[in-house]
Amino acid sequence: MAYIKKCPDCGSINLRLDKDKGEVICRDCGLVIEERMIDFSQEWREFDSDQASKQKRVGAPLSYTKYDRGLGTDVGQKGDIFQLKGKGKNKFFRLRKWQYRISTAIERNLKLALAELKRVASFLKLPRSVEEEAARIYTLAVQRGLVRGRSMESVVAGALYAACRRHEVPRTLDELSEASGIDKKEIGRTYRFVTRELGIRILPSNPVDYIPRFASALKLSAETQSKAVEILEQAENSELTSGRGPTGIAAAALYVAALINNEKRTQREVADIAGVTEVTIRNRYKELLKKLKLKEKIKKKVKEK
DNA sequence: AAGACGAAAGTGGTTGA
DNA sequence: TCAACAACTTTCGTCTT
Repeated sequence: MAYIKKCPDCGSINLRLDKDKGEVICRDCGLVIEERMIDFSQEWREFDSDQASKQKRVGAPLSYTKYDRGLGTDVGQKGDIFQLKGKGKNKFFRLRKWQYRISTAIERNLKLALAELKRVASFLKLPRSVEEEAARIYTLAVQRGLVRGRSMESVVAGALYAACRRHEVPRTLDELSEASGIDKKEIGRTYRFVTRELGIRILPSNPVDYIPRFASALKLSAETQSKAVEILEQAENSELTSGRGPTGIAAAALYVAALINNEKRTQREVADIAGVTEVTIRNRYKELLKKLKLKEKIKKKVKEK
């Protein structure tokens, strides 16, 4: 798998992927580097729904939200021992002992962590798919020993944050922080760490993704909402969005859209919902007016009133 | 009186030497 | 590892409705 190139124990790059068992094994020292992997990649493309349904793989649903997906590894059954003598036998027992210790430790950790993950996810009303993704990320993190030195909860929060971003249902760090009771900075730190270590690529979040949630929190009409999206698209074309915090831009677009549609909200109201300050909204708002020449439109609306 | 506006100083994170 | 830097926040005074 893409995540592992070298054996962490002996440094060998001579690794073997055992697809049947879902394990990566070092050919030189025999260490099981990664186990219980499942290959999620598709080697085909779907051109229409008909093909898609034919090409779907079927099987019992595998869930990362269960700490043990019914797949486990044991070192050796009785039969193997007869082939070993002396030193080899000792080594064998040692390996089995460690394998047992490691796997039970991991499983105990996962059991706890996934319960916490479920709790936070349901608090935030996150879709099932995001929860799955987060659980998957967390499981990988545990297997790579990334949790060591960090609190379990913060890694859970970080995994959830990453999963949200990947599924384009962004939650702000503040929301995650509130739901999990972990400091915002801490979540950000573990999030960055985990994604870097696991090589997870995350696209910068798109302001548009925030619009529906903010709009409904502000009780704005559907027209205003789509107006805001329209404004955002124009803003993107004018390169107003790069480098800026996505929530600030989303908030400003919403604010302007509300003005145009005579559903005015105060800057403070919008700011509170979006989790930014009025000042930031003002700055973005100013830029929007200047670049997109929306001034006339607003004035016209005001006159009509 | 409340909201909008803008200036100035402060904060936490990223980047490049 | 440190300093420069951009984005954002906080705070506060002034203007507008």
